[in-house]
Amino acid sequence: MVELFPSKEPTSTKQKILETAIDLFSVNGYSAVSVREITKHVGIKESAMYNHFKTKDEILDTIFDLFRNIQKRALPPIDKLEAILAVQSPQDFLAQGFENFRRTVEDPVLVKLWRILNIEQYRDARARQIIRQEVYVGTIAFLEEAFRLMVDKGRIKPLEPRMLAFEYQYPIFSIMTEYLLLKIDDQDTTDLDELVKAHIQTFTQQVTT
Amino acid sequence: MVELFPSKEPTSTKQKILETAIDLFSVNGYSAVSVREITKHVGIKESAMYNHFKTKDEILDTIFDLFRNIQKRALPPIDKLEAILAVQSPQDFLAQGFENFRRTVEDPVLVKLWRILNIEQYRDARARQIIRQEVYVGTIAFLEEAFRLMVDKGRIKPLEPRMLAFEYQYPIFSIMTEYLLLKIDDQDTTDLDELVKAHIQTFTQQVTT
DNA sequence: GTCTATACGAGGATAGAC
DNA sequence: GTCTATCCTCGTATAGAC
Repeated sequence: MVELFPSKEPTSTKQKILETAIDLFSVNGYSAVSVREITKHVGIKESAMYNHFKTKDEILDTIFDLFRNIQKRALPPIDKLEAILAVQSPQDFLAQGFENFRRTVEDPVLVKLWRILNIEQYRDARARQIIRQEVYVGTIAFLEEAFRLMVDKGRIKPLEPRMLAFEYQYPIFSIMTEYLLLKIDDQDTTDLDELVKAHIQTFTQQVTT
Repeated sequence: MVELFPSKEPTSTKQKILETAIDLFSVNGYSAVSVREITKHVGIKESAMYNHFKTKDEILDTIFDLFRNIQKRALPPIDKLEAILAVQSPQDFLAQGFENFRRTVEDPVLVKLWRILNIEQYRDARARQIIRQEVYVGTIAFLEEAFRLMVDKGRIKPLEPRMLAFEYQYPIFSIMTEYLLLKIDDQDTTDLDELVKAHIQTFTQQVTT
């Protein structure tokens, strides 16, 4: 679970503002949510908000920072990969993709953060940069190196590491988006869980046999 | 190319409003664009806009209709599949995914419509419904039936049609999103073209050999 | 169809008292 | 830190003249 302000005062006004903003931005988007609306939910006047954040945009900026920091820790550093793969079979390594997926979608705050980033990425260059670097580029670089190592040690079929990374990860990105949408209307998402599982199984079989 | 009002008066004010709205919504999102801003670009007063659309929301609604109609024609009807596959090899059929992708991203209006739908889908139930039905459900149903037919006739390996549809299409959805993002900053997208091509090639090889 | 004029609530943000 | 009061701009929308 994501702690917004780990080990600080538990429910400061600043945190309440941030939590409320996350709630509202993740449903209506930054532009359609007003400072009035946020502070009304928190139970303070608009002016009081400006003691905690200089502008409305600074709230969004804080949210982006939060997501960036979480995302940075989502995967182990690339230089630890060799050690990880020394004690983990390719099957187990690949199966972790499902755990990562579950860990994200099970965390309500993280789901909201993902939604905000997805909504704002078209309008906001910061969001776009985070999505591109921390998500797309970061994940593919990590996986590419993992597959390269596995191929080099002859633990999987000798296919192109970059293509393997893509074929493994990109379907999961799409499912993630679908998940974020379904959850808005409180629709059932067990099919998506199964889909991720089946995809990883299919993929694992293709590269190991 | 998408014609907004096929064979009507070529550049009516209504069309100019619609085109401008598409331009602006696709960059800043519906909520962050004002009627003032739209009409300023068109060269009329705010009040004049209301002779063409009852409300600002009606502009968005028109945009959704437009996208829905385009999307409906993006794929042949499912009951034509048998005839199509009778004259087309699995290889050629699958290669069409690349043509479809190219046709979409080459059309500037279509790219903007996609962006608008992607931005608004979280906030707007209509957008969400279109994305789910016309895009996700529609495409997968089409492909699933195609693969079912190909499997039944022994033209590809006997794998699960639904999984094949997913493994074929979902990576392309992700690339599409990435494309929409890259193009905002006018970045190069030839890598993505190659990625789609390579994916379809990889996939085709897996199911036919 | 477009314009001017106008309504009027909502928008972000600040000053200054407590 | 929070409040009241206030600023001024922007937001959608309408009425009525041309």
